[in-house]
Amino acid sequence: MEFDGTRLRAERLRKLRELREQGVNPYPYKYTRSHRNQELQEKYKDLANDTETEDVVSVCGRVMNERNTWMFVDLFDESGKIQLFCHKANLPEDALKRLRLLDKGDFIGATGTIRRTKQGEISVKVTKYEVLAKSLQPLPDSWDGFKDVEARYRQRYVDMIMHPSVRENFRKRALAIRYIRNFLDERGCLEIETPVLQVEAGGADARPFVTHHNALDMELYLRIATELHLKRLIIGGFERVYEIGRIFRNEGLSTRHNPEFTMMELYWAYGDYNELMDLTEELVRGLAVHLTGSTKIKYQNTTIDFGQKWRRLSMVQAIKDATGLDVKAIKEYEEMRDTALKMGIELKHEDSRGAIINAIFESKCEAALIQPTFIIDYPVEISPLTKSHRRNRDEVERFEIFVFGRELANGYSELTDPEEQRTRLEIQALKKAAGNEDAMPLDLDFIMAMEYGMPPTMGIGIGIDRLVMLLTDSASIRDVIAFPTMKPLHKDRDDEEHTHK
RNA sequence: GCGUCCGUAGCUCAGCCGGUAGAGCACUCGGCUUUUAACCGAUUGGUCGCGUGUUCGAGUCACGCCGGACGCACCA
Repeated sequence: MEFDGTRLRAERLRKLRELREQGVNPYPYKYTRSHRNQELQEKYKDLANDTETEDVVSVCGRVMNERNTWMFVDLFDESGKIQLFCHKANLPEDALKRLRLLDKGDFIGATGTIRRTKQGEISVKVTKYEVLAKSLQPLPDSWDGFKDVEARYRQRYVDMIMHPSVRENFRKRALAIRYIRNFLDERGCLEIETPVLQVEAGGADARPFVTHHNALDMELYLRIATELHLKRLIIGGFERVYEIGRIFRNEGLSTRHNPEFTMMELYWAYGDYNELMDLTEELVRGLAVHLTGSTKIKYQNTTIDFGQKWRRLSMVQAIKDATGLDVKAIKEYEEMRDTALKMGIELKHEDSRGAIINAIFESKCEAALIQPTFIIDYPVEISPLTKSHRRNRDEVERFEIFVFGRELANGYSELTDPEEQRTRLEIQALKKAAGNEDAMPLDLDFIMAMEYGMPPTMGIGIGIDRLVMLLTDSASIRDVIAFPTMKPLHKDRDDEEHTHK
């Protein structure tokens, strides 16, 4: 990050100095405006061209453009643009000269009367103005824009200044999260926060981040899911609990993965996965309408319709539809393995029968699931926290939602039998001991909690970032995370500086 | 982690087979004044991501490193 030595910055520092020499505080404390810019655009939208009013207003915001040597100024606040008209007839001599000490990027406040120019631009005919913040850094050229993707992520604030649509994504993200909270709260759910720092990270198949607690002198893990604690709350007597919180998984980065992301997990007593599918469908459909005004959305030039009843399809049936293969007819593990290998699917040595079926599904079916689809009834081996299917012991009552070929949510009838839970987690622990870093640890306290008795419960996790991606037509998860994880620049130098301290 | 591509002025980009680093915009100065990227004129601005090598000579070629985009893998 370059902070000095540039001409453009030196020029702005000179202007800053001159402002101070003239007795102007370039960083004042407060400004009281009468209107937001967009309010004025709406209030005067019917004002005829080349018409003046007596209405006095005060506006403020960031200067983004200037024409005719500061006679016309484009001022942006969060709501939008208003043009300032700074004519010499209306401004005192010193204020007129001082315009030359302004730069694009400065914040100013201005007072004047409303007029509409011949060209139809609603403007404030400025009689006085004040500097609210002098900007020292030059903004990217507004015509060419700010296209360097890396720079846009590293300096997201500049990206937001230059592209109101970037801010719009984060506004929609905030609206989405608020909508989900309202939806759940209206149905008697309670949001309760669970620990981020954990002695063992469970509840999902993922590698955790490790950190260190100094006073206890012990390693702690950042959570990879909220599941096991939210279930303890169900056991504790809450009937409907959820948490919208940050999850951390120590995995690769991609357009669909950020090491920290936001997940909504909900646990609801006395319901099963059938009821949960209905509830989830209602939530997502309502959210789509709330954010976009329609159940039909455009994502990457594909129309996705959340409106009609979503298809529900078992994993076994999905595989049969896509490949003709009936995995249920294959009983022997070796035969299953050979079949998958012949289909060109890469398998790890320790893959179980269920994991192979899932691998076939992922490689042959997922990508084609464009419209919202519930894939239901997963193999038991890959679902250690899910209740066995009421009609089939090889499967569990689990669904995942797929949209645009991507997994959006994962829900199930929760396993509530403590002895079976212990057995399932012991198998996971064996896998972990055998070197599978993604396998779950044996959380004895969780099993103890379940032994006190856990009611039938339905539970779901929804990836908020991916949901917002869909609803904002964002190709990359970085477009819906304000400050995505980036490698630092000059890593070697930074390391050296730290070791010298 | 692997593969492909990318990194040149504040921004957006040229730069051919290796031969004195360029343009537009921005900035500064002057002129003009009811614009819609205002216009006219002049000036200014560079660690060519970093390093090593080849060469009389490297933005350009080779190798290594740093950072990024996309794809694959892992996963949500």
